[in-house]
Amino acid sequence: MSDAEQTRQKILSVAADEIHQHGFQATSLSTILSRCGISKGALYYHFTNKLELGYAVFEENYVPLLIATWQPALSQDDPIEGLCDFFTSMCDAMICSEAVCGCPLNNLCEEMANVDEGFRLRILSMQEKLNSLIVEALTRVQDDLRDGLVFSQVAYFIVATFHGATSLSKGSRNKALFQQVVAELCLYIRSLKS
Amino acid sequence: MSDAEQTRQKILSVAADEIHQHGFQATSLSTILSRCGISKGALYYHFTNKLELGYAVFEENYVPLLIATWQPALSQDDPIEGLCDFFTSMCDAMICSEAVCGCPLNNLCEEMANVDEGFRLRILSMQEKLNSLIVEALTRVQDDLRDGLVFSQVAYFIVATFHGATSLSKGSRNKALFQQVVAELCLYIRSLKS
DNA sequence: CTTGCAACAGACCGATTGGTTTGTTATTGT
DNA sequence: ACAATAACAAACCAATCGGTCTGTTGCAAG
Repeated sequence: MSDAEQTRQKILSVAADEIHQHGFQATSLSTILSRCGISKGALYYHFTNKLELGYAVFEENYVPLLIATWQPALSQDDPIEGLCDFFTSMCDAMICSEAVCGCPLNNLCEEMANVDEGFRLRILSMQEKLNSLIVEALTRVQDDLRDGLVFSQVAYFIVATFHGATSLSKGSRNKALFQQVVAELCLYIRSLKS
Repeated sequence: MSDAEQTRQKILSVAADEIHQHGFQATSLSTILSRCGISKGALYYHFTNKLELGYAVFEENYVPLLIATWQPALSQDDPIEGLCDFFTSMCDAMICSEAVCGCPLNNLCEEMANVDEGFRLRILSMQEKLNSLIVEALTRVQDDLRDGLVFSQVAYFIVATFHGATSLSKGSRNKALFQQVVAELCLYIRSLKS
């Protein structure tokens, strides 16, 4: 990797972390610069403005991360149990820099969907992608599931509840609440089986 | 109501709307001032700083609003059906100023829980209050419900899913998604009955 | 009639923001 | 050897932020 590409990646990863912790609008470019140990000239050489940097972080860091996070659970032989294991294990994985920062997708959705159209469309696209991944997994094992299920509806329900659980534990700083919601969510998911 | 109290209430209601639309940090005091048609001196006569204004909005506007929103549904003879009707009707009520702004509680939870301790504690308190309201309603009709239910866990699950649904529709600007999640949520809630 | 305070108005302030411009350095093709 | 360009450094800028300070106005008590 060239030196230039290396600094670009450094900027992206630091920005991704800052945005994850403080949100996009509250993220300061000067903080990113000092954490990277670079100057403003460097940043604006690689990115035209703050918004484009945000888009790049979303597309090049968050999207791959999210897919890499959900995909393995859904690819298991039994995606139902895969999801349950995944949710349960996410409880410990939600810590970033000693603080509960929640899901990057849900955070940006809450903060930026009504603020910037570029973000909204990217978030929407990711939500649909995530939904289709779940629908795909459910369809694959539909013979083991109850009749009459609307897979897309079930998928949105699962994601909504998961995001609601992360939000709840963010506000309370209480992982136990996350675990409770997840426990109930697993009961629901398993009830999908016939 | 005295003139002074009137301007105070005006500030509170405008601030509540601005915070609901743009979040606390992105809300500008000068915007509030111009919308109220008052000066900075007036605002700082009634509130010591922006944070205290935010707290006042939460306690004097959001908390009563939230309770007034949830209470009627839970006070019905059949709180299960009360909740279902409530969720279904909330789909249309979520619009503020032509935009989907979501639940004020969930919004502030996402934005401020990790930023300011004062907000976090107030949010936490409201979440617990909301949870206890639901638990209370479920307990009241527990004879009609399945055995083995953990009411507090169920209550947090319901709130989490509802907030997740609002978040989802915020990002997508698609009320249909909200309706889908709510439809599935109602299926879940009704399945609590024995 | 005047004194005093509640209830503001509005100029002002330092800090910080995202963004621009100019300058510098190392490398690379010619 | 020289010009050009990639890859930055760093000073600079206007705008905006939350917050303070000094006035001013109207009413109310003495």
